[in-house]
Amino acid sequence: MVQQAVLDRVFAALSDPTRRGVLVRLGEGPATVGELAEPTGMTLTGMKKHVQVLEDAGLVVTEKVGRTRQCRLSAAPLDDAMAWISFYQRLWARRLDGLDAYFTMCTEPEGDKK
Amino acid sequence: MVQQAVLDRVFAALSDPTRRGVLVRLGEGPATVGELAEPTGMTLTGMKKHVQVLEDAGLVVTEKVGRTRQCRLSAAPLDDAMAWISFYQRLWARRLDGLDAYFTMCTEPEGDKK
DNA sequence: CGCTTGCTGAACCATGTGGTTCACCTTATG
DNA sequence: CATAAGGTGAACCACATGGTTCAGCAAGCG
Repeated sequence: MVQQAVLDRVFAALSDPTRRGVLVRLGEGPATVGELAEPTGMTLTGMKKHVQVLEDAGLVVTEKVGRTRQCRLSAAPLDDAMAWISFYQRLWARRLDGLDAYFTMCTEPEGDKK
Repeated sequence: MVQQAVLDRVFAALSDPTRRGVLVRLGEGPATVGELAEPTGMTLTGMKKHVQVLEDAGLVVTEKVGRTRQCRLSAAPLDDAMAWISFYQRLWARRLDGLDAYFTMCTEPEGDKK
């Protein structure tokens, strides 16, 4: 079983659009902190913090190269996050089918599903 | 495409172990705020806030029943979170295969994979 | 060597988060 | 009606977050 703290950090890391953007960008290949900061208009220091969060979550690994710091993806923890969601999603699927039917039946006869 | 703000809220909601616990518990069936609070030793007010966060994320729906508030799952937004992860995960899979090989080859000849 | 470039750390600030207590409102129940 | 039970809102607290500026420090470059 995956440790709770890992899920905490991974989900928290994913909850910020800037950080999701960084992940997407790193998907195209490694980048330096400066390269990551530039398109966001953010300061280096600001981006550094985001990278730190991602690194703490295990989603990126970094390496000092000369005076730059190369960042690249390490998507393994995403498997954990994915596993959590899909495990419960599957578990709930039946329940929800049943409950949806039950509740729509006993609260109001209006079909409000998208 | 799913809106960023939705992903923000869903991932943020999932980043707290108490809230993941609530989701798991609600998977077994609807519960009142009090029933959710009891096993955590938390105050009603505290749990109410967590439920609010989950509701804002669209992960639960609540309904006032008498003097209690019934909470139940609404797992649809999980699909969005899942979709985001799995989309990029698949996109990155090849890259990472390639990059892993590349980097392990050109940084150090040590296999540091768990 | 001396200057520039890229990153880093410390300090700071505003805002959000996770939790509490207390007062109150509503709904059951005797 | 009186009282208890469940939930809600406001106020408060400590601490985390997302961002900045400013002062460095290490690596390249002329």
